[in-house]
Amino acid sequence: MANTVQGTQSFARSIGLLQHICDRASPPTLGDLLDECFFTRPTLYRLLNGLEAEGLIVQLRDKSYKPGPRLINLARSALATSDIRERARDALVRVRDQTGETVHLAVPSGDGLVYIDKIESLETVRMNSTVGTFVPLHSSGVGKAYLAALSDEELAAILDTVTLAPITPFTTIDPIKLREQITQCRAQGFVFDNQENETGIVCFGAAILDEDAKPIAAISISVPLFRLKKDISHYTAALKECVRWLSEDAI
Amino acid sequence: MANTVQGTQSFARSIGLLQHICDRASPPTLGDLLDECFFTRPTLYRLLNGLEAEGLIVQLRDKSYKPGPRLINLARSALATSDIRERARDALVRVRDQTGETVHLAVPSGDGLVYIDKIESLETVRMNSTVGTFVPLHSSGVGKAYLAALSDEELAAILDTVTLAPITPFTTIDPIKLREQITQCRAQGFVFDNQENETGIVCFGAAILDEDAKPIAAISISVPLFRLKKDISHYTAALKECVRWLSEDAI
DNA sequence: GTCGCACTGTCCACATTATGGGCAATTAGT
DNA sequence: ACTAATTGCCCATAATGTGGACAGTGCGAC
Repeated sequence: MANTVQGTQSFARSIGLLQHICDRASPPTLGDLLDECFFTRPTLYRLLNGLEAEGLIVQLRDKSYKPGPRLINLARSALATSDIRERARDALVRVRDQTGETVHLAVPSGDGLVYIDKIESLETVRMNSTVGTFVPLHSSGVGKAYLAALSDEELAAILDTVTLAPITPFTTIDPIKLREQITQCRAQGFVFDNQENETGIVCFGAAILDEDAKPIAAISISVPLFRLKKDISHYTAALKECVRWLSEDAI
Repeated sequence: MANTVQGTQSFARSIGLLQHICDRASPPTLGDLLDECFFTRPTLYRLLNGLEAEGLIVQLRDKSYKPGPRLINLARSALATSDIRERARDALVRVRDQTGETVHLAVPSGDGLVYIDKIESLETVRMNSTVGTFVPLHSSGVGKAYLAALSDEELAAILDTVTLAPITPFTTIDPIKLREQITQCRAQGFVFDNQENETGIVCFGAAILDEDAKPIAAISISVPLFRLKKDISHYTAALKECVRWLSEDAI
């Protein structure tokens, strides 16, 4: 919101509106959007027409709007050109096979991360998350792993701007505690997410670094609490080996 | 291009640029884009900054631009809110099981269609290679099926504006022949795509209609030529049953 | 049937916003 | 270190997006 690039106001408005429509549980109508967004009627109307003309949204019979299929087409390109996804695939499958649990790959996007790949657990009870899901920095294994891999300055800068919204009752909303967790995680080489993003699910996370030791992605192993093994090195060993391997062969 | 909605010029430019970047085989640099698009340097620079600020593109170390992860997040919403995808899933699996071949579901987007689901034998279904692919109207099973389900006026209007680009040596590029094919297809209840979109692959397609008998989606069965059964009713019977079932229970 | 209400869709003068010529800063190559 | 090619950035200009006010449309109540 604050980061206003000069000369792109209307574009930012349109994308903000698109995001809002995508985030809605049910397709909003023009009236809904008038209440929820701070646009005047003609402006909103024009923005919607622009989005619709581009196929980014489609208008349903009842005049409500929902995300359009062109987004799926654009996303395909994004997935296809993600070299980290390609490179990590085999290693992620290996981690899944070693641990038997679901493995996620995420990359930073905005003030959080987006899952760009998922290797499913072979067990019958699984998580119901999907590729494309946005997760906050403070309440997910991949998020905290990403934070822990940043420099102190970068970390401080982000923690100052981000609000720690409670996602579950377990979510860390105290910046001090979060910082403690991150410090601890740096020492042990992985992060632990204790049901902070989804009740009943714990995660182990670690970041993938580029040649400058900057995080470019993060992976996590998600385990249903009831199935969690006592010896967590079962998970963390596989995780650490994976990120070491992927970080080393960074171009 | 032609359909210019008033008051959205800069937005249309930005999306056009984004599409161009997504369509590129390799991430373009600012110089590349200056040659390929008709923007002045400052304009292009500003548009790129706007796209990057929104996370729709990311700038690589060598200053080139590629599609960003936010597109994947937006696409997830598009897939999640696609009721036809949800509704068709079971029926598509049935067709796959009956024929043993890959089944696609596509919806119209711009002057073509986009695959929004794919059922393949013994493959985990996720947002992978072909979901999100754009296919032209004239050179694909789903495209011709969609055309065949339109009224004569709508069909004529579209055939006047669309250029029949040759995708393979088999692609129908003669409007007269295409119209003949469509007429024939209407009579028999399905369309046949003889390697027109991919050499070595033939498709059988049919459209899914809403309560007003207007096409809202199309499905196709893709068969490698070498494996094609002599008795094509093996495919077309399953296909026709599927679309009849899906068209009937339209809300 | 027709009245009233709430909604979607549109016009047009205004000024805010995007535009692009030109130039500075940065990187790559010899 | 010097040149060449690239990226990055002002700022005057006018073209573009903005929003107040109003017209059209569909739907339910009485």
